[in-house]
Amino acid sequence: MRRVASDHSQHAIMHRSEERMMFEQELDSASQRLRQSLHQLDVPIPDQIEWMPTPFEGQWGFGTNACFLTAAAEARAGKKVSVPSRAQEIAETVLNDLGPITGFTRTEAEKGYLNLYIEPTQYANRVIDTVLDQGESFGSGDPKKQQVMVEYSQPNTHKAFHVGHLRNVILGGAMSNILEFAGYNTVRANYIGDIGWHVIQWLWCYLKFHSGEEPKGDRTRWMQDIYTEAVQLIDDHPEYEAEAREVFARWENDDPEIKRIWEKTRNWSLEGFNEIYENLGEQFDVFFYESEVEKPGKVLVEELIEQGLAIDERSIGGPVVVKLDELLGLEAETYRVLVILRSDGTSLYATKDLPLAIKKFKEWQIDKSIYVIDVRQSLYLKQIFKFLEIMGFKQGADCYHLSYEIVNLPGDVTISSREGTIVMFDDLMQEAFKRALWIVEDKNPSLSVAQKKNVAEMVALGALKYPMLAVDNNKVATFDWERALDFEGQAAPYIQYAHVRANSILNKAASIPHHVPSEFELEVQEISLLDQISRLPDEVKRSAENYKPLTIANYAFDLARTFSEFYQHCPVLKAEKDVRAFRLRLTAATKQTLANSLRLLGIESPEVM
RNA sequence: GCCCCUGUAGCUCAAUGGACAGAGCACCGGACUUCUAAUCCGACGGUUACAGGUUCGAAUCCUGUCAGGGGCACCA
Repeated sequence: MRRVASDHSQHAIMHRSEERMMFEQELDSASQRLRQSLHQLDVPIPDQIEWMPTPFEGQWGFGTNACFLTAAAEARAGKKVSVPSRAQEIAETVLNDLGPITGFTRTEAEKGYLNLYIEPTQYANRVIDTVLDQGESFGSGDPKKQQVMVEYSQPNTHKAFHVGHLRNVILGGAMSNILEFAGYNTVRANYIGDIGWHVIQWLWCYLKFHSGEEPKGDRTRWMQDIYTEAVQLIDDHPEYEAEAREVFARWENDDPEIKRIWEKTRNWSLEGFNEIYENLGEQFDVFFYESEVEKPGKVLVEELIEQGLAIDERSIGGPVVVKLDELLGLEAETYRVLVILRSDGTSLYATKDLPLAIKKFKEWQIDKSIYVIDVRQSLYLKQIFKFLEIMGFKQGADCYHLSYEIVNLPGDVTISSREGTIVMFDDLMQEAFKRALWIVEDKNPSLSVAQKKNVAEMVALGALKYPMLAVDNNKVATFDWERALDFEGQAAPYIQYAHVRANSILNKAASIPHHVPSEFELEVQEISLLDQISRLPDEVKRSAENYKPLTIANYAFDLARTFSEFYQHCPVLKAEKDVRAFRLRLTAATKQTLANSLRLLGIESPEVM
């Protein structure tokens, strides 16, 4: 899994010159001159010279640690020096030697770092022009000629759609948006669990106790209620399990009655899911179904047995297994054993995941296959990917498990549709909407009813999505009503509010000036804002390379905060003519950058709220 | 027994191996006749679980310990 990630970043480094980083050219030529200067000093030259934004508030610049690397190399070569002071010495010498550097108005040797500062007035217009010219595409990467498939959501029919599922959809959706924006051709895939033991239990219960009934009200909830009932009954009455197993056998034998009811009830779930996706603003390019890969899977299992890769233990009452560690000649337990078919010949996840993985690559010509699946399936996916390779399907190495931790309820209660400890998506959405509507009525009563509802929907949805993206994937999230409905502080509404304020200023101005000579001194808040805006392209790149939407979630909030500070300290409309014009343009650029960032997270940017 | 993840401010969480570890919440004190106060400003708050190691430099990498969570043959 790691290898996939690092291959990916190597690729990106190779094509770095194609990227549209804001100060790429200036930094590249600065690096070259730095190399020459170090060469003249006859000191070791680092392989790579990296530039990072300087950490000082209100100053816009980049620093490099190159002199540390050089001094450390000298020390390793036997020279008796204190590395930090030697680094500072080298930095100072180099600085003298270099003189002025194109594109930077101030250079500095500080604590061993070599810092190059950007004169804000010189580049302010460049940043703003870039944003305003590129508009919605500001921050995007150049096309990579690589096709990536992201499989996410994967709901089970005949079951609930709850907040645990939400984390998956939100994460997968945002990851897809970011990859696409970063320049990859992105295929959004859903994989519906429309068959399996859970479906059979449901069908058994339906046939026995609810025959002929139709869903009432919220379909997904109705489906879940029957599922919970089925599990309960089978747990309490062991004899029912045999009955349900019979239903399974009938399904396996293509019993027309069972198939008919299965199809009908399955569709109820699918319709319910589609409503949810519509609400969430999610769209998929392709739907795979477990039911469609089940038979190919069984055929594949037979082939694997013939090839001697899988061991058929059915004759002694066992399942069909793959002994991965044995196949790989590994002593230590690593991949363990993968069961690919039940002893009664019915299918398992693995039966279906193997053919599906191959189908994805063959039918969609993808280069990477990403699986957004919770962390508990890490070993399982590791097994699948490795076994694909063993089977001779090399692209197993191009599969990547984007794992995330589960969502718990307060008190460490695990969400379980089996046990009915769930918060339904629909309840959550309605509650959030109600709350958002109440607040918008309080804050902005002059809006029309339609506007208020529209705003409330955007705000509620953003508020639900953002917390799922603003924590690291591998941290357990606790779902808490109070926090989910808190629209203040570090939350989507804060970011949306910044967008609204920017919009409000722009609306009050007659127009956005095309170009202004920014030859006055800029405020600290203006410099920070320009700096922040200019970082988006790099953040997008990093987010895509590391498969981390969190990067963008953090960025969006930081940008909003920087803008709020600017808003507070720098009047726009009442400022003197040139300053006013400049700030209007800066505000327009911020609005665009905020909107682009939020869009990547799957969050809408209201014009008013 | 083996493997994976987590441990950072009272709470929830950030932080490309870099400069002084930052936000939000909570608490305390300020700012609305001024571009929307869903905001801003200030104060408070830290032995980054612990012990070693690598490195010029470690919250970050390595080893070990402790604590919590998850996974490991027919669940998904």
